[in-house]
Amino acid sequence: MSGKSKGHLYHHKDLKGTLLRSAVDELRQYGPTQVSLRRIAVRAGVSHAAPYRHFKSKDGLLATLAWEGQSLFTKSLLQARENGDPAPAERLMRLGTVYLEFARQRPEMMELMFSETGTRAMQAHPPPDFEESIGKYDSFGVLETTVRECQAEGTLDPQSDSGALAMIIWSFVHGYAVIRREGFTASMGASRGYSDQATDDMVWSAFRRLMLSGVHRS
Amino acid sequence: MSGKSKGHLYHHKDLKGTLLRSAVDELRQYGPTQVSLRRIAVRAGVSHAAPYRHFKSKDGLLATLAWEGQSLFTKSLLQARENGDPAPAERLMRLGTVYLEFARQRPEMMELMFSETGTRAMQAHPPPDFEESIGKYDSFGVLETTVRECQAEGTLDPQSDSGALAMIIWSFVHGYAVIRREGFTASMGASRGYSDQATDDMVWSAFRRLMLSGVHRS
DNA sequence: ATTGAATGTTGACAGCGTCAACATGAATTG
DNA sequence: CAATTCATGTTGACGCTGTCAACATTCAAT
Repeated sequence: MSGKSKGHLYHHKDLKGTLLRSAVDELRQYGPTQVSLRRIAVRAGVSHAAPYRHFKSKDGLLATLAWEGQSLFTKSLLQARENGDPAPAERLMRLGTVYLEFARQRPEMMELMFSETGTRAMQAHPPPDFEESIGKYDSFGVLETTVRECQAEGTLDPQSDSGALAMIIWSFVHGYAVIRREGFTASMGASRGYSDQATDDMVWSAFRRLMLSGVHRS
Repeated sequence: MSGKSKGHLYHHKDLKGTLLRSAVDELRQYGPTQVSLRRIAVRAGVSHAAPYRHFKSKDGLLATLAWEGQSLFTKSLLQARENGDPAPAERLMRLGTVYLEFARQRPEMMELMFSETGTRAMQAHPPPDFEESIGKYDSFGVLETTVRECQAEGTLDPQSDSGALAMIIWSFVHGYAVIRREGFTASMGASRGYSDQATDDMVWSAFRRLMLSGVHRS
């Protein structure tokens, strides 16, 4: 096989998938705001307008990718939850682990999913099966369920609203991710020497202590 | 005075300021990712290339605006802190109030300052007086100082690292702001009925309880 | 074999950020 | 006061972008 012969220029075998994969590369290289649809097409080896046979627009393509990420993320969370059916507190920890793992292995996906670009695209282009199977994309729901289980067990403060607690965790995790992404330079005192692995551990353990401490109170 | 006569086309009195003000309008209307420099120029009543006499690039203009926001925000925080020299815990509460107020009164500024677009622009174009007066832009530093005071007083857990606690608060606040901005639709269960004033209060008070509860532990 | 739909290409359009060349007006000279 | 210089505006161009219409090619069904 001396180099895959180009063959038929028309009817690329799986252009849709190829385009999505090219988009991932593009995202990794340029980030959500600087993505170029034409470059994605070039990457996939097709002409600049070819994507329009498979996606309604650039935003449509990005939305497809972002929703795919949400689905994958949710699936990972659910999977971690039910593996060996551990205690609620342990489940909660596992969700955190899954988040970190996902962010490490697919940083561009994560960034897209929670970027302004990504969230706007998703709102404008919901997936076709959104109505019938919302659970498939409801990563927050998984967290909230687990929080409720922890409250029942007594690991988390039962007096607090489960939704509120889940939002606090969710907010913290994503807010911290943003901070980390920025390299912590922008506003909050650049040269303080933060922002390495040790800091992550410190912040994370402090947050853990905080969440759990609520139980023993009043 | 029958309509302000256009007068001298050249040598606009304060074009730089006018452009920045136009940029705010543009931001309010289109958001950080969709801002157009040419439209900003049109808004200001000048030709499309005029901004380049006052800013190095589009990013430069946005960076100027974002840094101005940081400075204003930091100033507000400092001001709230020292008004009447209240107890540390009260100071911390006031910082929260200032944040909410700032976000309410200048949403487009806030969004720019913490958007991907804004933070990148800021990193690429630091303000001229950044070296000599970092404190002017160090809003996070204000928070951390206050946290340390609270720890000394016993309002916050003295055993935790002050930087870690500050980051937790910071992360939560900004993460929650992002969630609110999205309308809470994207991934986390759209139709759950959250995301109104009542939710804000609930989440905020739960977070408060959490932070303060750490003190009485162990 | 012919037709029709699916899927690719090409060329065009307006809008974008940016830069070079030019115009104008105000301040600084003699 | 006249000439010059410089800051600051305009105009036109460039290559890039997303998008669409028109055309080409291949596959599937009649």
